[in-house]
Amino acid sequence: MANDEDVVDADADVVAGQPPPSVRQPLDRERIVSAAVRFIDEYGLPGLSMRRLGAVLGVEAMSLYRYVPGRENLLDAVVESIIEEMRHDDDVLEVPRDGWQDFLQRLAHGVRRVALAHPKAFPLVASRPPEAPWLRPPLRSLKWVEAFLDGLSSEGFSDNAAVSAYRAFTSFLLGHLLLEVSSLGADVGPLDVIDDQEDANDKSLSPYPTVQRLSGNLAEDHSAVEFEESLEELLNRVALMQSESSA
Amino acid sequence: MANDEDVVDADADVVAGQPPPSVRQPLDRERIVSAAVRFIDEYGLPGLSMRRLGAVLGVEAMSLYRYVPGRENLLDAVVESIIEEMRHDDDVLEVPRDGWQDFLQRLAHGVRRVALAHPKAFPLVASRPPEAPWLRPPLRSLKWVEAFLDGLSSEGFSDNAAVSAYRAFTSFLLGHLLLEVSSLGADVGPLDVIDDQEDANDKSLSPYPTVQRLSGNLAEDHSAVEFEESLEELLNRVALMQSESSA
DNA sequence: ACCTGAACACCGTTCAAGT
DNA sequence: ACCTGAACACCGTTCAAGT
Repeated sequence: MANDEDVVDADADVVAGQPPPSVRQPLDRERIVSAAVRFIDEYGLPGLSMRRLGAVLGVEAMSLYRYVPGRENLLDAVVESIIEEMRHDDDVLEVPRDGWQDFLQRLAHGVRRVALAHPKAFPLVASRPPEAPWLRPPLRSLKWVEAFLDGLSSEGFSDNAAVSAYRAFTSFLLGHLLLEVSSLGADVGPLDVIDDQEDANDKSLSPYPTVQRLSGNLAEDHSAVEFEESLEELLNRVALMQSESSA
Repeated sequence: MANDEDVVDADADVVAGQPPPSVRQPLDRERIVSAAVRFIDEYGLPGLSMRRLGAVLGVEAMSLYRYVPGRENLLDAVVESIIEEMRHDDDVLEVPRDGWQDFLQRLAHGVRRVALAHPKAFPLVASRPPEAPWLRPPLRSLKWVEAFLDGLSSEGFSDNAAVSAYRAFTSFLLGHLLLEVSSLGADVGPLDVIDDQEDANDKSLSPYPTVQRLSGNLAEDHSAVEFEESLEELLNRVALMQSESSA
């Protein structure tokens, strides 16, 4: 029997949902990248393949290679595109206005909003191989690194103080946001089974009495307040860096 | 210091090319997992396939499925195995001896040693989907979470203080170690091309004058001292948590 | 100018069959 | 009891060919 067609149909339905647009604009890099971001947001990173991404755009996979050198490059573009979203966030300043503390507060919250808007894509921001030592995740965009360093410089930070602040700021954001986002069910694909965790947990926890006793506390979500408090702490440390270097 | 070497010396010389060992022991889960760890250490995560891992062990890929349910499960086992290495680190205590500060200091340094021993595998520890909200990376092992919480409890921490300390400790470690390890060239596979970064950087940096001016400072590696200082800061914060909760 | 068919060299995974 | 051959449904990527 000729039953080879069910595969194609099923895929197209699940993944695309939309039929190819009736009028096909020529396809360009930006459209591909933003389709990739939406795909990851919806189906998770493991589900993203060149072939499926092509299908979403109403095109064969091979067409993408005219605009994107390959999958790795596409993922780098996804990372940069996500961070660049902050450009349209009016609460984030490109240059300090009410002091560096306000400037860094806004930047930190902007990155956090981006992370929470793309929980399935954010681990990518964190773990892609770095192109240069000055592009520390999650601030993986020269534009924002420049804004950070220039901003602090203009506020009177010495070179060393600005760089130290940059290091402390990025590792603070990375740790907090990666954990916050991963608790939202980060990396998993769409096809994951719901296992019988009820039984499994109760059983496997008995050798770990303290974890068991504290499991209620551990399950509570305090990420928002913890973020604010840790950010406050960080700004205090940064203030010390500044005064040390000017002393 | 105690990282590789002690695992298996019997056979399985590094990668393929070797004929199957003349006497073939039956293959077991632990041998597979530790071969996977060594493979990632050497060739990077992207290079690891079931087929290649089989080849390393002198066996076809299909044989692995008798001992490991699949690739995902294998990666989880890799993560746990890496963290479990701390059990053989004599500088890490399972229970506080000279106070909780010493206890946490030793634990933090233990995790850092593990991360630096496996720079290519550590991003996996950071970004695998969490199995439970209480298993926060990078402490992805119930044994160590139990040790942490029980240790602080026994030192007089309230439940809430112990859990808060756990949260702060993990996000501190995650941020610092992921960045430290990624600056060692984390995620990349073995086949990567050496691009012409000399030209590329000098050219593309001109729109970013502050980055360019500070590129010298940015390239300096202060990760060790920064780790120590931030850890000290963290312990101060934890001390506050403790005293607040007992007040 | 833009897209595709067909092909290549890989994947993970299953299962009946070999020893 | 342990391993494998063959097969299936996928991958990323190239390139000559179609429109």
